[in-house]
Amino acid sequence: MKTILIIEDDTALRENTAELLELSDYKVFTAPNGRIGIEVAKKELPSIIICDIMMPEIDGYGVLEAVSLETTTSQIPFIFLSAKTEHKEIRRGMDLGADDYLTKPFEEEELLSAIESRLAKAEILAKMMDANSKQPTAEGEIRNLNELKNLFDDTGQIKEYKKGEVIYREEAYSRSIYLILKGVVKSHKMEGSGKELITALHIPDDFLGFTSFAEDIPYQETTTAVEDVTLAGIFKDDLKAILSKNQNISIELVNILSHNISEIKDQLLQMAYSSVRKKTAQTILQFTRILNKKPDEAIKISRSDLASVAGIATESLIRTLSEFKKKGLIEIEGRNIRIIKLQALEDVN
Amino acid sequence: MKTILIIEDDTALRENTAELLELSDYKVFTAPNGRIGIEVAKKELPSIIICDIMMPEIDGYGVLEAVSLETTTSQIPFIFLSAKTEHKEIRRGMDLGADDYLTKPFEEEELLSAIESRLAKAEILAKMMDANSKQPTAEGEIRNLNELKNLFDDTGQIKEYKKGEVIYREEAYSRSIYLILKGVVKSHKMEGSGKELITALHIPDDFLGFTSFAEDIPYQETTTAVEDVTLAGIFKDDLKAILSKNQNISIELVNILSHNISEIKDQLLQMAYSSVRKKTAQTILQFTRILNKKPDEAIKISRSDLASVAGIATESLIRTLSEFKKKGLIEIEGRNIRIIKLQALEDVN
DNA sequence: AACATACTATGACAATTATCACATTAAATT
DNA sequence: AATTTAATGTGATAATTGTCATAGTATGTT
Repeated sequence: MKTILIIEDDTALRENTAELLELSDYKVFTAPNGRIGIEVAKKELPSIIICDIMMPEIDGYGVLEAVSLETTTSQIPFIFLSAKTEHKEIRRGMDLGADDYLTKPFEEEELLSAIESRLAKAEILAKMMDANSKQPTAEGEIRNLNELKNLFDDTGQIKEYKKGEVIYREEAYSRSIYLILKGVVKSHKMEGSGKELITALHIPDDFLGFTSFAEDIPYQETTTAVEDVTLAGIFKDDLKAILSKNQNISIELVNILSHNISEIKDQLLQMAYSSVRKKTAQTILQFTRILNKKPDEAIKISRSDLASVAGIATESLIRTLSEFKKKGLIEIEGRNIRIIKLQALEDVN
Repeated sequence: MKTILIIEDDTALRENTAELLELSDYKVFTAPNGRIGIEVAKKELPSIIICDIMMPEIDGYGVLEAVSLETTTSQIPFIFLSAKTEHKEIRRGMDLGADDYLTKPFEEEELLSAIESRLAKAEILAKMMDANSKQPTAEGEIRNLNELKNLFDDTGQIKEYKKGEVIYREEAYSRSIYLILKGVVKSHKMEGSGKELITALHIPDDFLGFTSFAEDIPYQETTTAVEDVTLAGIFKDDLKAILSKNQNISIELVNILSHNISEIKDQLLQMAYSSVRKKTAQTILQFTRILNKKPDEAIKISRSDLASVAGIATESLIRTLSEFKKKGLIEIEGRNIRIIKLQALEDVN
């Protein structure tokens, strides 16, 4: 039987979670603080550890570090629990070797699926004896994308934009690359007749401005804050200097960019031959995927922005939304849209 | 007065070109072979050198090298003349420091515009005293994209595909990155109802397969030979090893990819809100730009491929072509299309 | 050279979608 | 809370574009 260790100082949350997991046929150990947690981990060698970050004495990071240093416990999957949604915190945890991250409050399903997927992965890993992934990071060097992002956080110039403000404009000379710390941003292009097409949506932890990474080339599109936004900006030249010192990041960047390309191509394909109904359905799904963690959360975005991603007239979009609502595929609450029948929406043709 | 040195072993071509340039008010020196060419260059210090590659005794590369080594002549713009269209040859010349490349037979206009643009550039360069650009390349190391491409040529696995053959298919596991040596290739995606959209056209000297550079990710689109094609393939892992040894290439790759992204986004914008007439016009122009060196050459591509780039029905495209033909914007010769009124085509709305 | 095959061209029609105009509702501002 | 402002929703209509059918034309193959 799989065993789980929960380290959490909030007694109610700890007991509730334990009970929940026992009902799912796991054997559960609990610990009210980091020190005890480390002891239990070493003694019981659980299949997985779930650990709060904010705790007195030894915090979650401390626990993870302690556990990672012991060869007996270093291979145990580690899931962080935190009230914070700050990406920097998440990245720090990931860098230390955490395998997943749950934000409080979490759903039962979320927790279970996180546990299952981590256990499955751990089994594969155990077979492959891949031991070199949990080493703590050396100082002063940038080894991976997470560290690059932290560099943006630490040394980048912080800029704030109000909802609706333009971050950069097409044709403007581009000097910086940004990392989004907070808020959602849209990249859009204007057509001759004044119609706008949204070519990309960016969320926290995304980079911004790579579409004109080459020197001396102006931005190819306008970027606007969809909600209040905080960015960290780094000059291109500085970034290039960093890239030339570390090849791994370059390769990861190439990956990000090539991934972007295939996403845009998907949008292209859809735009070419789909009906308004399909475009509408796909766009709702796309927004849900990008903007929300959970598919049953409501999307908060204007109809005209939606239409502008789908590449159709706003009225056509609204009409189709009404139709979907009548058929029970979606629910409209004020200006927000909530998906009811996910599968049906995916099947719209 | 600007002086020009022509080094060419074909007497007729040499005399004709000399006459032509004299009529354009240049003072012209000629040399029938490389050895004499080098002598004249050192003695007369022409404003620009035009030099054939294939010559007895000392060939064009030898002349370029000799001229580059002398400080007095190293700053003179150098244009290669060659019957070959082989990209590898062109890259070799460029690497040695040639400034331009003309393929025989060339048009008067081509020659003159090449000379003018190089002279203009040389003047700017002279002012900036940028002297470190013509150094010959060290052995064994890959310094730039051209050298990377040569590596594909030299060590890559050569593959040949007949017109219409599929090079790789969507969903297929991707192991290689290709460089196109010969022929034209289209990348396309299939929609549910069987309609295809061409998302990219690739010509010789383009890379292929970067859309799935990340490991373990299958190709996101199908790629087919539009005409008979020769490719050089390198395994991704090998390429990664190369990249990790040389950062400059990675940065250049990032540039290529980010450039691709903005091109695709342009296509996206056009697809979203343009009329069939505008899509048709823009697609013809796009094909001309990509496939032809000269804008007045005829495009040789099927109507259905054209329609598939524009994202419209083949019949709609054909109808619009007929309309353009009636208005005298284009000419249709058999299955080929030739642009007559470039500006008018660009202005179609 | 004859034939088959695939591509191109055009007509008639149906379906889809944008546009304009205006009513309604929600959000923002005073 | 009242008022302004902006966004959403709906109807009527016209324009655009895709589909199907069919004839004509080029290309390659035997």
